[in-house]
Amino acid sequence: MSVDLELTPKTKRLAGAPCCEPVVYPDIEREQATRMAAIAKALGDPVRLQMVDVLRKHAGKVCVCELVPLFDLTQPTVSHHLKMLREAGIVGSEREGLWAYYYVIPDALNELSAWLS
Amino acid sequence: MSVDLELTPKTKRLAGAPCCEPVVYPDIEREQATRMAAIAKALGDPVRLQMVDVLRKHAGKVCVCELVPLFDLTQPTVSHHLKMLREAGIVGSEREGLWAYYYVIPDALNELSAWLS
DNA sequence: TCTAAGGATTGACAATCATCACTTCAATCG
DNA sequence: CGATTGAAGTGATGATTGTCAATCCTTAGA
Repeated sequence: MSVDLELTPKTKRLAGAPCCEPVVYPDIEREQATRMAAIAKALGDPVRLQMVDVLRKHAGKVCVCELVPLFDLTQPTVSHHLKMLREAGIVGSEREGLWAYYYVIPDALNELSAWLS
Repeated sequence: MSVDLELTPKTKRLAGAPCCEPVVYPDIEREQATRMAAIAKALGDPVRLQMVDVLRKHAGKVCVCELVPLFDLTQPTVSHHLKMLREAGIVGSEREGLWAYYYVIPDALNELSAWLS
């Protein structure tokens, strides 16, 4: 990417002299980091990560009522986690009559995935 | 993986009948999910994600004193974030005289990276 | 030995989070 | 319509987090 910091090699130096060359940080990265960190944060809970895992393995939509018994949590708590995933843009939901179905948004994890590898 | 839940297709059903087939959750996944979620959680802050980014781009060790001016944070706060990354097993550190150098642990992100793609 | 510098630790504080019991809402069935 | 059901919303609460100021520790220069 556009960052290419000149890291000054450490050498013995005079007392009183500043430790390092000040390094400018490019704000461009910052936005990308914020985006990816938001995704990572949403995945930073075992329950939510498992939810995404289940949803991904099922390639279709999964009913909330099938998700709830998978976890040792109350329905409102499951709903809360799904909301966080929704707000992070990782999953989407659809209502169908009495039931709500969740599914993984295909490209939501791409940016983070690419950065990681 | 070993999970292959039988998701019962939703159909209209009698009132009073349970909504879904109960689904058993394999505990095997749980440990992996916990491990990966811990990594994701550590990356779930823009500052830490950028730190890892900088460290990765420099393939060698980077001095803390060079990291500090990159972020608009005090030195203790930077130290705190580095500690979290260390505890997550994402980075390691070495002391060399007065300076502390941090580096990314090569395979730390592999599991999460593989799961994401 | 005294002093300064890099870095970690501690304590404090506001903000966020995970969870639950309770409630509300919307849709379906009888 | 009235009752029921799946799911979301609402406090409330205890735990965790991000941040800073102040302190401590270790190493190195004078």
